Amino acid sequence: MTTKHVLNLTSLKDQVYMYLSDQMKKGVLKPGTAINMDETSERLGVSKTPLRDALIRLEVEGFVTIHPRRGVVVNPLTLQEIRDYYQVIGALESTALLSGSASLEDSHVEKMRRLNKAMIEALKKRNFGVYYQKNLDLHDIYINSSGNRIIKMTVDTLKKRLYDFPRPKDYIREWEEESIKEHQALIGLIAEEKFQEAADYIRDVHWSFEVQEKYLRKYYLFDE
Amino acid sequence: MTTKHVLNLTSLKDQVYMYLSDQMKKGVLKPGTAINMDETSERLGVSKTPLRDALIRLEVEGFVTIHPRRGVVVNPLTLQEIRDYYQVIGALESTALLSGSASLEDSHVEKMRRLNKAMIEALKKRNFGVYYQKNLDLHDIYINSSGNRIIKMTVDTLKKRLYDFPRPKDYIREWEEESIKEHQALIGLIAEEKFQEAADYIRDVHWSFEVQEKYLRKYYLFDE
DNA sequence: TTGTGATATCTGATATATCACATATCAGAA
DNA sequence: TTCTGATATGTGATATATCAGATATCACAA
Repeated sequence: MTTKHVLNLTSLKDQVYMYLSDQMKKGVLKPGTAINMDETSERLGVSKTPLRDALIRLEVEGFVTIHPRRGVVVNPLTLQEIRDYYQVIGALESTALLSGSASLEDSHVEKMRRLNKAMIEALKKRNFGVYYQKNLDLHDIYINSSGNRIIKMTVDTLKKRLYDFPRPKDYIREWEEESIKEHQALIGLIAEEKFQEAADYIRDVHWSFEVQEKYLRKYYLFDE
Repeated sequence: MTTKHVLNLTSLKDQVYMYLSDQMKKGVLKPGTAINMDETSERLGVSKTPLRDALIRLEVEGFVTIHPRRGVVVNPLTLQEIRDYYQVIGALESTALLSGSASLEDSHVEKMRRLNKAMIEALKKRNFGVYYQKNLDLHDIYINSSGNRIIKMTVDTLKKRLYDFPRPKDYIREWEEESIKEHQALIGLIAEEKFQEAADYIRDVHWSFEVQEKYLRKYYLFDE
């Protein structure tokens, strides 16, 4: 969205949805936190209706649980869930790469290189918002090459759950540097049109829970 | 649910959700059909609130589109979507089989054989509800072996979208017989602990859009 | 002291009224 | 005749009031 509309046409439901997502991302709404509908609607200055609408969507997406007549809580993200999410994303991203390999051209490889480079720059400047976005953009290149809209939607939702979970102020530098190296290796394989190896690398290294586990435990604070 | 509760404690929202799902399954609510909230809430004898709650959930799951202030329509299921769904399910089911293979025992194989046999019986009796359910149960055995809850949830939702789409009165007998044969081949591979071959069979045959395309076109009436 | 029933309070669920945007129709001017 | 602005109608979005299940607390009987 590059233009800012004069009138705000975003529905209240969507605005509440975005507000709550943001609060979770910022760690204001932590796992286990109760969301009181009366208080929240009053604080936001809207009725309970768009709040409830937003919460129903957040529930379907896995972010909260609505306990009928008892309360709404923000879901924790367990290590098992992270493990599950990694496995699904790995399977779908590698499938996307393989099925979309015929569509991948030099320009895509070039673009991935530029995005990885932008990630390096962002890391130097400690601009983690940009780092995060370039990371998503890089992956989306080969995801989009498959033309499979369901893969895109599914991994987007899962990544949203992984990344919009309350995150610490700082990324883990070592992990991010490792990620960038992995991107480089992946891009190299794709450039050489070793698509099966690239797909395996996505699944067995980049999105391998076991390979990434030590960082994940640190990042999601499972080491206490 | 084997016991019928004396009091009906299912929320209206959930009852409306199930009602609408059923109407779609039965073909009463066809793709492209408009759902008028005033009329529907009146017909169901409930207010617009639980109806709207149910529709929001159905929208997130892909069944309907809520056009703000304009109307709610039942989404068509395009051939491209079916292709996308097949690819995702194939990828996830094969992943589930591979990652859960260590948990698969003779009792699981035996159970799959019994379920496939029950499918044969159901087909003879033209009892397609049972056929359908046994089919799901059979797949769920190796899906559950992975212990990956997100895989289960994802394929359940996608299958729901595929199977609860308005379906014709009759299945395609030839296709169902072919499916049963494919199950037999798959069970054979699993029994011999050829898990990689089994996973490939799931992805490249049983859930291959290209392999199943002629039946899919017939079933979903894309041949007009 | 413990257990049970009654009552109070909490909180989301639902009903109803009203709003606000989208679209169609009508009337008048050019 | 065509175009434009005003008005009417349609339909989901939102606000507000009330309901109804869940839980906590209190009082009384055993």
